[in-house]
Amino acid sequence: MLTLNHFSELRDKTILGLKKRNWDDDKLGWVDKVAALDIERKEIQTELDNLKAFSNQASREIGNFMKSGQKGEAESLKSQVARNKIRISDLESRSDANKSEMQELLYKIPNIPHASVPAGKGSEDNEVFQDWTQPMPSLYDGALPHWELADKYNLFDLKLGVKITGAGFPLYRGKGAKLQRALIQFFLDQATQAGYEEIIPPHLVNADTATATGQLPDKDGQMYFCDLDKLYLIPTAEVPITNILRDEILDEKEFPVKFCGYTPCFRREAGSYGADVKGLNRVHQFDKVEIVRAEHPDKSYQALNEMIEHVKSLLDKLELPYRILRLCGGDMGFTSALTFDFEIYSAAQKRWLEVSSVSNFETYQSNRLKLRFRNNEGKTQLAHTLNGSALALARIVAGILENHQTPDGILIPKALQSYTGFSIIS
RNA sequence: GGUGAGGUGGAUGAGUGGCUGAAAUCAACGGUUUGCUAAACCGUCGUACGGGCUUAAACCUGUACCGAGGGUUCGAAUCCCUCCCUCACCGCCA
Repeated sequence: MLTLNHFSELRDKTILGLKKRNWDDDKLGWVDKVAALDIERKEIQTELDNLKAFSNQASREIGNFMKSGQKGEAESLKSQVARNKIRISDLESRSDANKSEMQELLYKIPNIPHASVPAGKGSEDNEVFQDWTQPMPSLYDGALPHWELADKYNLFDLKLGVKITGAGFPLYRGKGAKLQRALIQFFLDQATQAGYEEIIPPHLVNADTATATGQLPDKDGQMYFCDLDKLYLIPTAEVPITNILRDEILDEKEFPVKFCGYTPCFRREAGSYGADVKGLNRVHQFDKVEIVRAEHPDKSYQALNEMIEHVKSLLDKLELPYRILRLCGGDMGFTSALTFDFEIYSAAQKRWLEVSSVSNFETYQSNRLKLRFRNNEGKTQLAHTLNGSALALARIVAGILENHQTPDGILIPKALQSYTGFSIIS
């Protein structure tokens, strides 16, 4: 949620930012609508506060009159307060209408892209921020995509997932399961070594939590929902972990706040189709280690760079070819100011697969979270939040299987061997 | 799931209709004292949103908030209703 100064002092910047997200004039009108609502809000509050002040004062006087037995004075004041009350309830309903209209608009307005974000409509306009310059893995004739490798080596079984649950719920088995567990352990160890505190959060969250990180109302329908208990299955560990900080006022000295956590992620992926959903490319349940940070606004872009370096080091250690994209305005997430996507190259599928997304939300998320810190002047100020996948498992598994396959079997990257306990899947 | 007790500021905890945005203690912060530490003493010590003054801050002032929402009343932390949560015991159980 954008702070209100985005609609007054920062109005022009806001308009430019939204244009980068390809907003038309119609929707851009919301910006001035919010500004107008804000002015109205202040007017209503000033008037309402004055009316209430009168009532409060009068009530005190009535008390005094009652004590001193001045019944007549008390009664006449009471009737004044009663008249006042009508005006108050009138204004209050105006105030409620104003608030809900404001909130509805604010929920519909995404974050303002960082200056470096390129303009563009969709994924084809993303900027290659760092390309893969080394040679691509050359596979032998007869190299297979990961879903065929899975059958060959008995690593995961999509049909069993369908039988037990439905499409998009893979079942891992044997060395496939062990590889999965090894990766989780490896990623957590790497994050912990980089100073992130490990968290095991709940996997179901309430509506307040889902709202605070921006999944609701924007992504309602993309989350699995337990109707009986009104709880949502988390689409990412970002949701419960970032909410640790909801309604907190940190001391400036507490920065940087660095959390990491492994969770399964549940996504309905309503509307997805086609080649994207083949094998592990797009599933409803996958495992992910997430890193989350809260930072001083002056340091958040430095933190973003550190997170990028961290993800790079993971992919290097897994010996996977990757590139980094700077997402364009049209492809960026709703709440993000700047996002870098990591894609690994799948040699067998001959395509790039997204495995990580690292973002700075600036104050967009903390405004809804009410995550503040006390600055050196003793004032409360919104913190910046960031998060990134480090890393998302299913597609990493796909990449390892495909890129490291040889006629003799699938070679496990050295860094992972102490976690898997085997060096080849054959 | 049943029964009972309860939810007050960073913590403990007082407060059953107006003098309470909230006692007291502790913690924290600033200061005095001190060779250092400790102790003692003095002071500060919620958040949000308005208004005034101002370049701004400071400052002054108003409103709201005592789990959440609603109600009664001139007036609610205090009374009533609904919901949520916590604790204890019982039941069930991985």
